[in-house]
Amino acid sequence: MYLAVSSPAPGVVELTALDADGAVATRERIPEAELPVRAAALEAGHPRWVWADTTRWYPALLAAGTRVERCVDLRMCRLLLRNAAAARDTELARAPRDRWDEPRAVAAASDTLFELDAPVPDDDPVAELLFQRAVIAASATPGRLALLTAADSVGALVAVELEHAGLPWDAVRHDRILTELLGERMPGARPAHMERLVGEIRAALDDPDVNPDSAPTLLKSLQRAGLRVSSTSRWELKGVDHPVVAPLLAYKKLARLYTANGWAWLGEWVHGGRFRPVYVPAGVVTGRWASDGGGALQLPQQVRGAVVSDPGWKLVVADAAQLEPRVLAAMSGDAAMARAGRAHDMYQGMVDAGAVETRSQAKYGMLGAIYGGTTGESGRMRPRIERAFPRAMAFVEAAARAGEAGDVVSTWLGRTSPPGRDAAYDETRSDDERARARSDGRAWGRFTRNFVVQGTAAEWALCWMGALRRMLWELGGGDADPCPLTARPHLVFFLHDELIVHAPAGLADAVADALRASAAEAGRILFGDAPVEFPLTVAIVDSYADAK
DNA sequence: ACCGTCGGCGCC
DNA sequence: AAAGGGCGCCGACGGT
Repeated sequence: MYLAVSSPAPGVVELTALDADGAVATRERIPEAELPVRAAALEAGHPRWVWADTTRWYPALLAAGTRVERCVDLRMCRLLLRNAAAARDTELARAPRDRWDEPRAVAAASDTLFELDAPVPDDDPVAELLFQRAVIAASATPGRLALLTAADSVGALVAVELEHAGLPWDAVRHDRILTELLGERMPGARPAHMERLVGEIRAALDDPDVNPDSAPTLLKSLQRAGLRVSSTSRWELKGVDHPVVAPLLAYKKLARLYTANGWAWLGEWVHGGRFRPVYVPAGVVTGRWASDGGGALQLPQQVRGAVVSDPGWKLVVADAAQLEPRVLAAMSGDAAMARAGRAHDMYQGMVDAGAVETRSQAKYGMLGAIYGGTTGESGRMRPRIERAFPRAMAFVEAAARAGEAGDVVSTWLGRTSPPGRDAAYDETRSDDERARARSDGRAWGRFTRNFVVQGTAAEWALCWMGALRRMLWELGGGDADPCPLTARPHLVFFLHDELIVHAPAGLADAVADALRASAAEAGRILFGDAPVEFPLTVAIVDSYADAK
């Protein structure tokens, strides 16, 4: 049932099997070097592995060829339970913070001061597991919190598997893309096309020394040349008629590519035909993933042509269409919005329902509702969205008001927003301070408004991944087949509402079906029979660039 | 030399 | 056209 793993001393692993009631069935200690081999045999019994940190244990198991079906990541679960409003009346709320509340300690590799200290044995994972189970059972929403802890834990498994597999990356194609867009690499200087643009910028500004990478000096130079701008940002420059604008915007575009995903990035992050970024599951307050190195979640369109499947394999790229509006429709129980979502393109569905005239109005209107936009097109659409989808709007408005009042809000499964700052606004004295306090309050309201939708969308994505991961394993032969994870169809990329599976060409169609089936399953897991659909755009391609 | 912050921009 | 949510990363820059 449960199989807890910890390290009571360096090089030693303690394995504790629990039965369904949480009673200890067996306990033994083995050398850590033997764990990968033992794990393969233990996994045959389909235990739920229990460990402090998935990143501490799972990489070595995967490297040895053992894929794990399920786990509890105790530290992730402690964090979300500690913050959860639904667990406010449990023992956890009264318990002082302890080491389970601390972020995972990273190895202090070269720090001799710490090496002199006696190594600290792991805290007992069995006690913490039983504690967390009791907290969930005593909470206001045990079913939802149990689901959320399971979802976060499966996300932790997927993140390690993504890093293990890596995203197939063709360094030669990447180099070709860079050379075509940026020009030849120049030792000690910018690439050729960028250098040429710098020349044009300097000529247009009549300023032979200006460095377009330095915003302050560039701004002064622009103003000296007569441009009425208050920043050097793209959207402000776009509205100005001056010969410097075109080369400067072109330069900015190339400079971004050069510094963020240029040759230096390629050399640092792509090895052996794979891009291996570092994912941080639930690294964002809303429960979204973050990344820590490699910039996996900001991979620009320009370089996606370098993502290429292996010979005989395909990339199956799936994108959830208008995920956040659909999640909002489901959470708020807005039947009219759910009906608009019957269309594969929900925004077109809103046009067809007569809520707005154009697709673009629908899109900006919905984004405004979810983000709290008040100006521009999204602000203008607000009354019409409100009339067409009153329950959805009331739902996000309530979240915004809660934030403004200093209350916390929670996602569908119960992830809870951080507390707002003390709302001692009335005691502030000057008009300026009161105005700033009001503005801060509204900003926090926009945050809580978005939190409930973005966070629930992240939960949907976790359920999608979890269900898909199981289906992919079965497609690859299931437990009966001893072949490792990366010899089967397997996940290679995750981007909030988008997944990429690397699959043998002959299984690509089946993978596409699995992606759709798992999306439907995610909807059922979260929202039961609510009439909200989660359609995908799926493409079977050789290169990521061909997916859209 | 190092560190934190900021402007700017990539992604959703 | 717009400017409202969440991030990470880069170079520049101002502080120590």
